[in-house]
Amino acid sequence: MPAHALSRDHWIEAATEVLVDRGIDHVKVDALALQLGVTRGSFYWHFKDRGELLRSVLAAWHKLSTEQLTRRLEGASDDAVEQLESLLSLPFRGRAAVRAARIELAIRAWARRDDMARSAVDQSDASRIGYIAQVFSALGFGIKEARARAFLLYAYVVGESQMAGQASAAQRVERRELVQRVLRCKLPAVKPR
Amino acid sequence: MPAHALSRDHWIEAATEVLVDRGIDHVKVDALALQLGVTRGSFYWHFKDRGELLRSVLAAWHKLSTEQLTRRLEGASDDAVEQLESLLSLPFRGRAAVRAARIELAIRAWARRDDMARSAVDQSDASRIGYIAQVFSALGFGIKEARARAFLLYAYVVGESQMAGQASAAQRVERRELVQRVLRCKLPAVKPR
DNA sequence: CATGTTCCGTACAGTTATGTATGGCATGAT
DNA sequence: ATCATGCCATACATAACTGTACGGAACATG
Repeated sequence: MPAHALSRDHWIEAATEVLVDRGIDHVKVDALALQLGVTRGSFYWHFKDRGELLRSVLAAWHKLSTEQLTRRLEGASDDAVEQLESLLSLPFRGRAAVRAARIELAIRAWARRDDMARSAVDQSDASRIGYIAQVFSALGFGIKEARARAFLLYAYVVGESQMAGQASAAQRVERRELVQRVLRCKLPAVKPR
Repeated sequence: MPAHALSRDHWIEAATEVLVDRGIDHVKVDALALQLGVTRGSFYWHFKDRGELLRSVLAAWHKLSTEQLTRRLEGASDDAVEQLESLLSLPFRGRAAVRAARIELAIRAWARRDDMARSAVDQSDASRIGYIAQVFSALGFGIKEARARAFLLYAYVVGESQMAGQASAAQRVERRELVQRVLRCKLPAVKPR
């Protein structure tokens, strides 16, 4: 066993990198081997073919994604308001979160044409929206309204990372404050007729 | 001039089709020619190279996109509430709107790695959010709050087309109703301390 | 030290894409 | 009629990428 042997994970990591920067169609065995300083011979020892690599990339992300949600569920504060604040500040946290968001956008783009990626993203979306809906429930909203508000919040968070070009950092902070207040705002009773 | 001559627009349209279904990297001269029933000889008469086709695709979308906004501005109702309803029902209107949304998502995915596409999308986003903000202004919100609510609404609309897998048609209608009420809901005054 | 296993390099074959050069067939102008 | 031009086909040349076959160095184990 050579000391500096490459593992499957090295390939998966490099593939994810390229996926983020240039899209799934640019994840090519050739270029990855060059980048990793080996030849394609290594690749075809670790993987059956290119498809297996792509599946592995997806599986790795999906695993990470669900793990993060699990940690959030376990480490959640008792205060629903705090949970909400934590959710909203998600696109503003450090480098790791930004990177995670970039990976996610890349996979979301991939999901437009790959059924495997599609179902993985759908599942993640559903799980997260479900969790967010629980938070709104804890804030006193009915189940349907909680789910609608959860979707709205989730769309906001995704949009914030997708439309990074819109508004400056300061404006985005301001925006977050207002969004938070809007999302928590109780609706007036439906006017009778 | 042969009667059934192909125009540039035929190529652009076909390219857009492939862009939507399979992503920009699958827009290839080869396949388009096959689909159009001609050979690549035709293509290289109409276009300098593949890059020119891609630029044309983007230009065509950008033109259409700004035209649509212009028409919306001109044909806008006097009633801001109606304008809001019209905006929110955007992802629910007929086939044409759905197709437009699909094109937009494809270009948005493309924009992640192409600066030209990126700036086109950014510009469209900014224009639309600006318009939506005006509507919220007309509803009595301050400028900053109007812009934040506009972003939220826009993110919702984009999210609704991006996460089509979430919820059924009926649930989505219900969701829209609630989102509309939430977005119109006036905030309580900030509590003093 | 002999042997098997792990991991990777090299060489080959096949596919798919781009771009260019060039020729040909209609159609419209004169 | 002929002649130019618009539009397209055909035929290269080249590059990038995939997958396979096979060979070999490094290391562990007996």
